[in-house]
Amino acid sequence: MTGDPAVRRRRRGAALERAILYAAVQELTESGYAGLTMDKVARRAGTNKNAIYRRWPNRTALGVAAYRELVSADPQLPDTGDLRSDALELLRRANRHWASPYGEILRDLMSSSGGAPELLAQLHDHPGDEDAVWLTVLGRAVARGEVHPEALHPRVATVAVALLRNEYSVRGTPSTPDSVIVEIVDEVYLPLVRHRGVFTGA
Amino acid sequence: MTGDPAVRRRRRGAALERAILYAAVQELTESGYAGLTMDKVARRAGTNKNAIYRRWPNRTALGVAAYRELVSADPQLPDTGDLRSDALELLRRANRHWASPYGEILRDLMSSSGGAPELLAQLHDHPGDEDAVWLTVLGRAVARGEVHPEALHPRVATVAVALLRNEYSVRGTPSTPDSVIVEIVDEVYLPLVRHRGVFTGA
DNA sequence: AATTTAAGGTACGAATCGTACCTTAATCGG
DNA sequence: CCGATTAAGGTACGATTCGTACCTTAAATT
Repeated sequence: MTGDPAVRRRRRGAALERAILYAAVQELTESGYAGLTMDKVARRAGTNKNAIYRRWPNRTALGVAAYRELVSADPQLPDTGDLRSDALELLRRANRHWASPYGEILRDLMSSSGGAPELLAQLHDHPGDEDAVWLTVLGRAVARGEVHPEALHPRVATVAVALLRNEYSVRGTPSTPDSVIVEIVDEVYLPLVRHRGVFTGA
Repeated sequence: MTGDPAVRRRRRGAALERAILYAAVQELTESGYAGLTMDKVARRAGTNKNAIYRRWPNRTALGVAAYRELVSADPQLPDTGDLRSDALELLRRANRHWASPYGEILRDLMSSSGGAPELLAQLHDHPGDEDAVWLTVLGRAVARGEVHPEALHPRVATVAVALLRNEYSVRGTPSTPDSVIVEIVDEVYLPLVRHRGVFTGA
């Protein structure tokens, strides 16, 4: 590595990995995924591409790792005592993320992953997007007696966030108005969860 | 253009455009979108890249045009007299498409479009994927008295196909088992449309 | 006939990924 | 301590193809 030999030691192992990841995060933040190049990351980290490729198989994998450093799921679930309020809050969180600069990075990474499930699975940990939080919120509504237990089904619990994803990934809208959020919750999600269990006769 | 000058005339206008498009269709079919290059299309069409760029702004646009030549929506809507059967048939059609080689081309084109709404909108004319057909099928159920008129809402009508799209574009699954199709229809779509209109009290 | 337009032909810059190879510092093991 | 091993640092480059530029020429238009 360049620099004053008397001062600079070679970084090895985890220290170098952190430096690379940090550089990638900075490049991703400043230039988006399109602007993220292996050359620039290596240069910024003060290393060379060999060290990067020794750790991440390709550019996409590095991009995904950097994105995950940037984004963390919100640790606090809404718990208002009312399912509609919880659902709206969760969906608004997801929407804020999709509509943000991070959302654009997310879309680019989804594209770059070439539909690889292992990679895509790593891209949905952002606020309001995890299947698990939707199950939790719906589970609480069941516990409150607000919804019948039969409504607690993974596909039912996640229908709202699936519809929101549809807006961004399939329709390519750069942002989704709050009216659509309210519509998804009031026209689809709530009718579905509230009426399941009432009767399911054919 | 090369060839016997006494025999070959320059193609102009629509004739050349058709030749280019035909060449692109063949390349897309044989090599997928990844294998589709402007050089190969030009060579195959017996022209050069200038002629292509005079008509299509970039590779993606040409890919989309070729894909649309390949794929046509099924003109016959299912009309079994039973909403569940119609919905299953429609969703199975869409699923067959997503799971086919055409589905892979579709995914690649969706990726390449970079989320541009105008391009993405051109990619969803395949069997069972158009919003309009789902509205039609649901409309017929309303007319038969199978479902209340209040259920006739665009977001409700399209929830099933949105969930299917989610499987392919967000989760990256290469194919979706029929059990998932049945689940989407029986656990989400039918409960939703059947119970909307029963009562919508808060 | 002169002008304009588009087709056909050729060439190339640019960009960056991923790989190969070499040198050298640092760690490991005997 | 010393030799062997490993990973870091450095350099170079092949490969690929997109998109653009420029030139010639056939065909259409004025």
